[in-house]
Amino acid sequence: MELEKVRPKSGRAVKMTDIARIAGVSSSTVSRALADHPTIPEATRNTIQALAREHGYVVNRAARNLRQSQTQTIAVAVPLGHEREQLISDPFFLRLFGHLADEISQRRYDILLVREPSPDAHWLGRLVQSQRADGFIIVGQSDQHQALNLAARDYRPLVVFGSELPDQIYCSVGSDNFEGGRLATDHLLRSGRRRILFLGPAELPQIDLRLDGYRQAIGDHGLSVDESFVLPAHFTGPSAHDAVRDLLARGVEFDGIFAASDGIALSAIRALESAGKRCPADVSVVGFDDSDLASQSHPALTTVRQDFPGIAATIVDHLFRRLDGEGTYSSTLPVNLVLRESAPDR
Amino acid sequence: MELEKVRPKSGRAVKMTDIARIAGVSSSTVSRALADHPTIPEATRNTIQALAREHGYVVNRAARNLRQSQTQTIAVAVPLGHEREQLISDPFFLRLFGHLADEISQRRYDILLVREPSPDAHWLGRLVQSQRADGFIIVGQSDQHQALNLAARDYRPLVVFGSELPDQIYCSVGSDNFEGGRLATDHLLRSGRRRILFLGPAELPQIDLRLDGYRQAIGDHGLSVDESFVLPAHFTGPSAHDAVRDLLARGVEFDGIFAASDGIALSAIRALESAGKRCPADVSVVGFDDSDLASQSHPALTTVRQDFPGIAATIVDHLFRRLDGEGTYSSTLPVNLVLRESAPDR
DNA sequence: GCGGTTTACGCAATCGATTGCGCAGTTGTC
DNA sequence: GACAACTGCGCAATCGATTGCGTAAACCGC
Repeated sequence: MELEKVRPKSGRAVKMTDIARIAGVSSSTVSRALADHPTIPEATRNTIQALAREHGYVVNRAARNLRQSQTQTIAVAVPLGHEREQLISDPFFLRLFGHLADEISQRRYDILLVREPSPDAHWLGRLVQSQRADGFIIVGQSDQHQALNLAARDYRPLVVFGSELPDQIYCSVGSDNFEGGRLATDHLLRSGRRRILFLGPAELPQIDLRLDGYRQAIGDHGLSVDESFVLPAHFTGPSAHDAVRDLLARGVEFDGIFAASDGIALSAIRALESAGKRCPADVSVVGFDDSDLASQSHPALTTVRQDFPGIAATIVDHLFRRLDGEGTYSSTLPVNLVLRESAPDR
Repeated sequence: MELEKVRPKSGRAVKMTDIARIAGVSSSTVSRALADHPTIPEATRNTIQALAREHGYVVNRAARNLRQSQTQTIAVAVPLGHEREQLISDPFFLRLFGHLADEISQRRYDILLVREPSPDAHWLGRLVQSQRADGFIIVGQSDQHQALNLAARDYRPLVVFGSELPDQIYCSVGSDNFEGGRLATDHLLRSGRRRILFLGPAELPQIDLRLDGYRQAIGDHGLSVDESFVLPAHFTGPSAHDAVRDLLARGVEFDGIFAASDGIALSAIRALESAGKRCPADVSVVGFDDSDLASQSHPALTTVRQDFPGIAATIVDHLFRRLDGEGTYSSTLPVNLVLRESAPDR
């Protein structure tokens, strides 16, 4: 009964001119009254607002967006460059996305999630041009470095989740991946481990930095890196498990693993256990992220914690500063090592 | 250098009339050429499309949305009725959202995430009227039943994640919560447990159905429900932990717990352990959802698995059928019990 | 070579709200 | 009482693409 007003019998949606007619004013006045424009006296404003509420009138956002060239919407864009699978339901992405969404919606903006299945050099330019959002957050720096640089040349409200890379001109926010890798490896070394594997997709910029930190720590301890201990592994799928299994089958000796994610770490531990090795008795393992799994798994995972809420808050803060016309520099946020059972202190 | 074309020196975005002028045709022709309209001969079409590509032209979506009254966008809306916290970063919601987003983006639609911080009876009507999306998925049936019914009276492309309730006129999709509760409780009873707690927020419709299943199973075994064993607990926070702790402190005896979520189950297990009880030796525990945590926790959680990909696929399928003008009935998807350590078979 | 059909494309209205400018009418000042 | 300033509000242009209708040119058959 109440809703009848929202969609009158005609089936036609109530629009601004309808309210104007009923109120006996022009649509300009209605527009200004609803926007709390000060040139409309309070009495008129209240009357019109009451009328609009009563008739269930809501501003047509498509029309407003067109006229104002802005949308009160922030887009989170995901290029699916090398990952052919469905990236959106990936837990890591979702965790970051959740915090981003919280931050954005607190600022009363809506969130548009856009997935680009076939990114080329111009996908971001196209997206930006389409006027679907006022600002953009890109998750998936990976192989998009050039496309990002291209788009950032003349488009400002754009922030990228990722590492700061040498020749980048866009604004990025991410964890201190180098220090994370260094911390993790240093911890393993200090606890007496000497033959430490690196497991992860080093072709991704953020992961490559973790690998750099791994190398640094090993060097700092006066050791040298055995390149055959640097193993490629994907975040999902069996590659990490298989890599460890194969190594054990070949009789290679090692006593520590630094994995580029908690998921990879858990896969590795499972591979160790099926080969009869114990973690941490025989092999200590350190993960990365401090995902929900890390504290619940068995053994609980020693891991490098990324500050997701902080990262999301920083990304969104930078983005809104850029919307206000400010410039912002890339940020690198600190990480810290969370000690649990899989790589105890000693 | 390439991107110069995307935003010409003037700073003004390329628009359709620009392409039209360059191509020596009218904007109508450009519009139709880009839309692969058959009345435009292939040669002209190709020329115009090439020109558009070369100049980095992209259709302004705000203008198109206004003219066509459609947006190629599905909104996922979250009313934050009783939960004052930030619901979006909640893992349960994100998991469902991820699968929804995968399904929607596969259909080449964008996803708009809208959070309504202060839902009243008309929030959905307002949202629908605002023309920001072509269809709506509502997550958070909880205390919104009346608002949903109100909106569904005359708005069709709307699907709700939740249970089928007695007087509902909207289309909902959800798990068979009743059967889940029955299965979980029946399993505990069959394995010899007799004094079984229910832990969960029974004020939510979906949870209340799980409680009904719990009662049914107990009745089926010829026992009667001890109402003091039905305990309120929230999904987050310490309420589940505290409830179990208090019960143990009062010396109440029990040997089984059916928790309305995996998170609640894990809280309960932690409370048991800090009181010196063992799970499953002293108390068997069954959770709900089969979240990522369930298989990794220690002890691994016996739980009722909800088919998230299936739920998401069904929701989106129903929604698109409704967009095509079809009617759809509410769906209830099967659940199944996953046996792990926290409540073994015997 | 002529009527009729088809082809190719342009004109102008339209979607619905926003906003610069300007006009009445009122108030204020000396 | 004359002129200026201000108040309250409407006119009409505008945002940029889409689309129904119309028309000129090309084409066809006989």
